[in-house]
Amino acid sequence: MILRLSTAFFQTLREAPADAEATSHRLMLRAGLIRQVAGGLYTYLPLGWRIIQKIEAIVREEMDRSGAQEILAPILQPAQLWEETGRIRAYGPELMRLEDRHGRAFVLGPTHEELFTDLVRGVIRSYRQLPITLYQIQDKFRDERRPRFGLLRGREFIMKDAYSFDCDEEGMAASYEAMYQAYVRIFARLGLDTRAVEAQQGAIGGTGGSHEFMAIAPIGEDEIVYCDACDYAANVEKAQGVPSPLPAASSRAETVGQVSLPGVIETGAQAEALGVDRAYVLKTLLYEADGQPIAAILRGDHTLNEAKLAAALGVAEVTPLSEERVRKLLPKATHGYIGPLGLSEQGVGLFVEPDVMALPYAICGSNEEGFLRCGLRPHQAFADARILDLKEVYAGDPCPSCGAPLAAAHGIEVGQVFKLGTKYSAPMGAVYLDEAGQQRPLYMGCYGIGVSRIAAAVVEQSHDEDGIVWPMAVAPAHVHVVIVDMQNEEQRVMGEHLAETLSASGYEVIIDDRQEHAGVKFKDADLLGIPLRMTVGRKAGEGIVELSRRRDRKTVELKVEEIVGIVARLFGENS
RNA sequence: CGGAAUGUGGCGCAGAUGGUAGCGCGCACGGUUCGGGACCGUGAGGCCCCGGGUUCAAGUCCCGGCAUUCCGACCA
Repeated sequence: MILRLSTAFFQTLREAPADAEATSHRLMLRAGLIRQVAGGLYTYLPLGWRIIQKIEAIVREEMDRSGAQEILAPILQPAQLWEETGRIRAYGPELMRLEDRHGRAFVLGPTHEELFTDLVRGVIRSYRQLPITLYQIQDKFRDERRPRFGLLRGREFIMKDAYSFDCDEEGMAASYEAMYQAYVRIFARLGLDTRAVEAQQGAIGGTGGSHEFMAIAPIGEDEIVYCDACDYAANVEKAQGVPSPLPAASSRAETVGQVSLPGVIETGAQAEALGVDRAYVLKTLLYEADGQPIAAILRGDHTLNEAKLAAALGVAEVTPLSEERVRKLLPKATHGYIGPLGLSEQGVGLFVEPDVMALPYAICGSNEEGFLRCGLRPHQAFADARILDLKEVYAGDPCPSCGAPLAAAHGIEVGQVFKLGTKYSAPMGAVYLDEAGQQRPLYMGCYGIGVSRIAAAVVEQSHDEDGIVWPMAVAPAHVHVVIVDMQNEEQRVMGEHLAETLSASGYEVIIDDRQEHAGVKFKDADLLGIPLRMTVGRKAGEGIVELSRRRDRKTVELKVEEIVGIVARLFGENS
């Protein structure tokens, strides 16, 4: 393959558009790989599309190797399928909905569990046909509340999604393991620094367990904690809290009664004013889950993790209770003085963090402006409440599996695998007959990889001040031949010859045959980040070209005849 | 969804008190250059986001939309 820049649909930008913030977004725009169409929507230009295809090829190879079979389903799906599982409501506002001319409801698939389950239930009859794993690589739609960071969070994006179907839990676990291993191979081949972490099941659901594959990068929107002493690693949305030590209390917290503390709203300030440890001042957070008011109760020194609360309740998300509803519920309370007492009588579900139950007594809001209540006995007050691990886990907290301090990092979620169990097969009636002739629901798993996001994640992990540094595996080409002076016949001929030779040997070549100054060509080459650059310049007459490696700028002069051998060697090193 | 900022040639920006739009880069043509974003000259290119309004006159002031971006959406 030879791509000529003189005729390519290709343009670099000297300056990135002012509203591009993320490094990968800026560099991909500047390098002429993508163009924005609207918020969260991008067109992949020829070189950008090559990158996507490289990623897809690796994903496809490893999927096929694992035994999965590729299909292609429609993006547009009848909403009715989503009614069957109830996800039409549960998925929330991120689901793109639309109607056809007859007023029939459709959705643009953000994921395809229903579609694939529907497909398989129409085909699979017997355990003899199982197990089976199907996948596709296709556009997905999510009506993001805030698309951002270029390809990292778009409204339309490319995803590989796979679904496994097994007879039972053990089969499902084996399919899951096979996919997990395929993912490990995929991210290794892509050259991404990735870490698998325990994850929340979220809107996809299921109960069997889930792992996310996180590309480590500061811009990552997910926070993970991991243990260097053992192999524990989890998204903070999932990270298990361990009991915190009990700080020394004061009699102030123990003595039953009201205390007036007007204008002190925050638990830290309240604790200080009362001379007690902050742990003893409870925070009562009012939320709404599926329209129902609920209260989360934590120690003052702890932070609520909303994702844990939502997961425990089995809803997609929880939102803070609106001010109007709070006023209706607790007319006399204001900001800072909300407490748990009397809430359950009003139908508010109470969810209490275990560390709260460990407190012998505590201080909480009185539900009346300006007053706190002291001497609350959690084990009595919350006798009927649900006890839930709700607190945020931070770097330095003890590892739940070995106790060593946890480390934290930001990650870009590039893949996730789920054990779904019968979450979709049961409501949708996807069943098979076992050896005994018994009808049983299929056990499913689902497995996603964010193909377009990976391109951006690679750039986030691999760039310098001059531009992108593509790993060989996903680079839009292997070698970038720069003809320094197009007026010079010798250089032109040699450049063309080189490109032909390399291409004939199976390498993908970009040749810069534009009528541009050397400086422009070098700058563009750096920006574009092809792993190997071959410069045909003033020594062309002596049969010498210059080979330089983008990654470390290491440069050597070579005789033309040596080129193919050297490239082969460097290619083997996965430059 | 809440808050904020910004919308002026392809990109980056400037356009005090309202007076009919400019700079740099890019683009086209000519010439000189030719190994790290060259130089000189000439030129093309703008519904100033959209819709109302005020005014003799609106890029500029007022109202309403739309779009893009950023921050937030744990201390109730």
